[in-house]
Amino acid sequence: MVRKTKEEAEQTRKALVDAARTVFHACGVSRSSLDKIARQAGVTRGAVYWHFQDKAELFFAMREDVFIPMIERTDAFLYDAAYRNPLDAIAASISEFFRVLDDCTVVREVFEIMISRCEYVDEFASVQEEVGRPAQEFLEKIERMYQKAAAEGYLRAGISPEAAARDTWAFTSGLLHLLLGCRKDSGLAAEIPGMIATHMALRRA
Amino acid sequence: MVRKTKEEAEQTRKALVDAARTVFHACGVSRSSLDKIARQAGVTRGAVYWHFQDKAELFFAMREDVFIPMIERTDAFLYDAAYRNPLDAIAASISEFFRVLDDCTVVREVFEIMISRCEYVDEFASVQEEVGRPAQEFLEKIERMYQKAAAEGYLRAGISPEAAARDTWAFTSGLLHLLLGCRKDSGLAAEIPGMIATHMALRRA
DNA sequence: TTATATACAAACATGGATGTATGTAAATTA
DNA sequence: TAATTTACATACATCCATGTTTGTATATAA
Repeated sequence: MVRKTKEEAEQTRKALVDAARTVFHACGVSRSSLDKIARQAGVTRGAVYWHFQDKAELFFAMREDVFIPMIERTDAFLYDAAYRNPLDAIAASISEFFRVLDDCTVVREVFEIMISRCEYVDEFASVQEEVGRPAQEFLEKIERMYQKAAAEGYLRAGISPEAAARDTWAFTSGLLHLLLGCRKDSGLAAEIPGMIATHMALRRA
Repeated sequence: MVRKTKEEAEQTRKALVDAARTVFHACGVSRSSLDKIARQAGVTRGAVYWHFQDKAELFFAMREDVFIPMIERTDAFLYDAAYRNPLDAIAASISEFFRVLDDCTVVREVFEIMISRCEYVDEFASVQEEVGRPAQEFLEKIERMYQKAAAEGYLRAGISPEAAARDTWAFTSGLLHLLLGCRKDSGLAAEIPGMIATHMALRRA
């Protein structure tokens, strides 16, 4: 069997993205040869070069598959009208982020690859910007939420919405890196809900 | 000139570590061939293999050169008896960390390499643990300081020393990654002192 | 039904990186 | 001062990854 139907071809493409994730995670991006990835997917390099221009394009495909849905999911909580108090929405959004990270292997692998198995130089330097943008947007989103919280009297006196947002921004980023950066981290994952609660409690009126 | 005096040899070693840092920072660790590094240092690969077993050993040497002094410097502030309030010592220690990071190019380059230009797999998987340990120790140190602060009535009511420590831990880690992770970060560096002050103010009694 | 484009596999060519082995002139040591 | 290390430079052998080219059976279009 050489020529495949369109569906089968699309299936091959997905198998390649899956294989790339697995191999990237096990070997690191630079040591993941296209041959390794192709074998993992049960095809040859020919298939890789047919569907993607090079390793970088495969990487980008893998990344987008989980990044965009992740942002949509967390945003849904952030903007959920069910939360009267914007601080609750912020807490829920962050909690959801780490919940998905905890019980979705695919997502966790992609984040682990991006945090500790990829070198951000040359073709991949742009990835850093693509990661930096959502982070910056997250800051702006929660800043607006904190402003709303302040206007409605939910925010503790003495702290500005901007300052609160930046503190939460750093907190979230740090939590992500501490969680995924060091393997076998003595059960940090279990502490996360409590840490988020504590963090938010500090800024409640 | 072939055979060098002991001093000159030690100078060559240092030149190699410096060159490694420069090349690692520019090309990423995996794309930094030992030939590139040797040329940058003005020698050949022969010198590299004389002084180091392989690239990993070079990497470790580069890292230790800045890591140990950094910990000593920040610890000095943390344990400085001049601070009556332990919260001030914590703030000073963190401030010092980012101050050094800001005006010492060598230190900043090493941290940037470790954060975004190295893949933590195989030989480098251990690096992750070596980085994780100081982070864990930092958590324990500030936890003790927060306990002291609580005992002396400096800590805001309603937050436990453990929870305060973990929040500060995540904050510091996040700040580091946000600062070094995304290049041209619209002057985040300038905001850091204010962010630290805000962060600490949230937990003062 | 035939022609053509598709979805790969297989073969080819190239270059770069690693590790090791060997050479060697000067610094040290005896 | 002769013998021996030292601190490299140079040469060699091997492997692996990449990109490209060619081949080909089959799905699809005309």
